[in-house]
Amino acid sequence: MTEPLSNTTAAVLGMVVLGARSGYEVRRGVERSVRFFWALGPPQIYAELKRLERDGLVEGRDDTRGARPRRTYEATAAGRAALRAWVGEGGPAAPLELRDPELLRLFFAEADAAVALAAAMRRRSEQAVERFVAEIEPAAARAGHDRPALVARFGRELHEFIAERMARLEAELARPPER
Amino acid sequence: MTEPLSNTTAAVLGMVVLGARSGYEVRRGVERSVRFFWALGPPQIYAELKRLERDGLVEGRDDTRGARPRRTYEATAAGRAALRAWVGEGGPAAPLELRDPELLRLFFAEADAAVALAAAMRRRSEQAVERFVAEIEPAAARAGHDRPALVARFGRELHEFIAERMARLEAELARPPER
DNA sequence: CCGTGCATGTAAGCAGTTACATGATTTC
DNA sequence: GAAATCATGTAACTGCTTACATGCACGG
Repeated sequence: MTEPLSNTTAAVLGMVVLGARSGYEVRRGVERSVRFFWALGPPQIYAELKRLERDGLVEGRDDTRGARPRRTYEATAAGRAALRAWVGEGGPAAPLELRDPELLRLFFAEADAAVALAAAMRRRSEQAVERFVAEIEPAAARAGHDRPALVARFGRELHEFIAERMARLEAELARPPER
Repeated sequence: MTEPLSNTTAAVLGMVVLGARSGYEVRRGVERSVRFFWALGPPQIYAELKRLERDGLVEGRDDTRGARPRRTYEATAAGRAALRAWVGEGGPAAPLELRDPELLRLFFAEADAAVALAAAMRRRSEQAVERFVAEIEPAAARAGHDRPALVARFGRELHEFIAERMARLEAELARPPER
């Protein structure tokens, strides 16, 4: 109700709903999952937690240890409802945004530089696949429901596709220019 | 030389090297090509053009018509060299960044909301494919060399892949949960 | 001439990133 | 008990986006 959540706000709220308790846990959780299609820096996370608490979507409790301040959170019923509402918002699909310096380089590359760029992009995606298999998919499998696992699988498959595509491009570019 | 170019600077310089003459032409060019993996707003474009001129990488000429100010640009030899140097920079591949609100929704979706999200993502990529075929690939084909065309083809194929993957996901999610 | 769309550019504000600061906890 | 690593958070800067302002060209 009230205002619909922003995507960034929803991401933080979502992590709390899925079980993250401190800002730090949200941060770790983001790093092993959501980060691949919605990046968030620490300051954003802490700022959103404050706002969420102010709006009653999460409940905070002081949990200072010694001299180190620490605050833990738990989602409220209102918070869970707001997250569901955000997921269900209708409207046209927001655009997917891609941002890739290497693709930009390739766009402007002269013929002789292109193969190396394709190879670099292939290697990059191969490493991403490894990271999905080793870290992200296992973490997703431990989540409460199975949408995180589906999204993680999609991420891996996307990078597999890119790696394969770039390998093909390397081959095309390496072949002596036909005609 | 001096400092290596930032990606955004290089994008604008690159468009000028490829033939864009006014800020407006850069803007249009970006919209039909680079925008799909490196978005740029108007203020950035105009700001970069000023900086590029100050640094001697493009040469500007006043071309005011009546009361409307207008400035046209042309790449200098130093500019073309700087672009080549930027393309050839070694170092580890910069990461690909993806940012997608719908994928974020899917991640946090409860079971009943998931199919609709997958369908929305499929349609979105289908439309992107149409746009690539109708606008972006033809424009890329008219560029000076053929790397733009390769990148455009990759963009189309990427969205074809996503559309197909989401169609499959819809089918999986619609099937009554097995076991 | 008058409206509609194209061309050209700017102001202001928020979101996001980089980098750091510091205390607890484990390891050797 | 010193060093390394984990945990927790913040300050300061910058880039980008949203939204607008305005003039010219051309069809009717």
